[in-house]
Amino acid sequence: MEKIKTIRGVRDICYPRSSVWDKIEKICSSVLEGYAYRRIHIPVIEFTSLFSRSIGEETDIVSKEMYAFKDRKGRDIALRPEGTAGVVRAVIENNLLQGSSREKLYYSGPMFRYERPQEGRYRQFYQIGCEVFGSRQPETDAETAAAALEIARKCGAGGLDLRVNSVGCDECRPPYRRKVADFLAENSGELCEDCMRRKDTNTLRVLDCKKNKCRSVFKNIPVLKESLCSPCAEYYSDYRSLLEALGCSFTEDTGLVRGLDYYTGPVFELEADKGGVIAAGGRYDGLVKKLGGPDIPACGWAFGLERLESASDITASRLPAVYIMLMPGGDAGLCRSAAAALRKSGVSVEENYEDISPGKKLKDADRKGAGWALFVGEEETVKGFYSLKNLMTGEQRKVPGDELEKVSREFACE
RNA sequence: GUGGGUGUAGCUCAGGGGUUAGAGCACCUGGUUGUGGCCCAGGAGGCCGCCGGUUCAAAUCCGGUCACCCACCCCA
Repeated sequence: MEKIKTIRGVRDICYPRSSVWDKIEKICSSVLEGYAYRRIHIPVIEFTSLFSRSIGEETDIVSKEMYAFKDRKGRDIALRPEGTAGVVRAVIENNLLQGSSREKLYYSGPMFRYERPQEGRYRQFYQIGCEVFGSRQPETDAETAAAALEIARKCGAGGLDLRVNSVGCDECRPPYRRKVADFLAENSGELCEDCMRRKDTNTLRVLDCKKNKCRSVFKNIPVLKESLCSPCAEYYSDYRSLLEALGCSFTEDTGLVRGLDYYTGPVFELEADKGGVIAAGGRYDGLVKKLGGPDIPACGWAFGLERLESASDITASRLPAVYIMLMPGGDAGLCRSAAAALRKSGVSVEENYEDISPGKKLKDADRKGAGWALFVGEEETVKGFYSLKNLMTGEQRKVPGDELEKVSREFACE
């Protein structure tokens, strides 16, 4: 029979990676719950229109990267390409903003984009994100960025670079976009191929071009920061001061433009020395209203789990930490009670009652990376002790049955 | 969507028209049925990614296709 394989750009997450992911997710939720974000679980499938309306019809994500299809009744359905749209929909649909002026939510799970896979990029990928609704204060923007930074640090990410910018609001961005378009039209002869295309499809993206040729042309391009309306400029300036006050060092990047249409005001990208851009987000004040809700401001961000993993230095848990093996003439009941006692102390335990040689069991323990082996054979059963062997050093000692829980803290289980 | 690279054992890779396709590591068995790693002896494991073409003969040459990797585009 022919083997069935995974489809392109998706993969199984097996141990030890699965264990690392669990730890990262735990770090994320504990940091976010420290900021009083509450978890929300939203569907993986939604009406396609949710995404086209929020992310933008003309964006790459919607126009060519969505897994979109018709269901059995002919409705247009899509696998979510990102999390924010669904959370906003859920907030509106569940009236989460009634009575309370603010709501802080976080989510995690798989997202889907039909892209060509490469390093740190998959067709099914995982994001962990958060959203704050009902606050239009720079403190909130700064706080969310600070939380992202805290998560990255707690995951051991190195070489962090928080880059910030403001993309302006509906008042100041359209005029600015026209200024840039005019500038590009005047200098079109000197642009690279990509920028020629971008100037029509995604005008502000040209600011992000890395080619030297374009960079030198862009030395005189209008800068968004100088075109911001005064409320936006003031907001952005407060935001930066607050980041400083929170001890978040950052760099300003006037070329930083998000690819999703809904952003307004401050945006950021968090880059690490490994994993590239591991998180990004910003303010999106018009989106709730645009999706049929009240006119409520909001901001948020998302981490790419695969990228956060690359940046992190987290290692997998030892599973098992202790490997209990029944030996000839031993009492299985003693194995079971030892296992129960250790598990009660939070230790990961595997028991092996197979009728095979101790050497094989030990080899299995070794291969699984267990830190300790615990033997129960005839002598242990008769005299009432456990033989405990440190598999890293090879040392072995006798532990009285009632002292097992006492030594359990030695079994590093993290 | 564009460009480049690579597909041979579980893994990393050699071989480049001509008999039974190799190595290292990993795996299995035994030496050692109360002790893993080291050592020794033996063993198993491949339609040489897939389809087609050229040829007396293809893992090897040609075409196509699929997959993976890298970069671009774009994005987390």
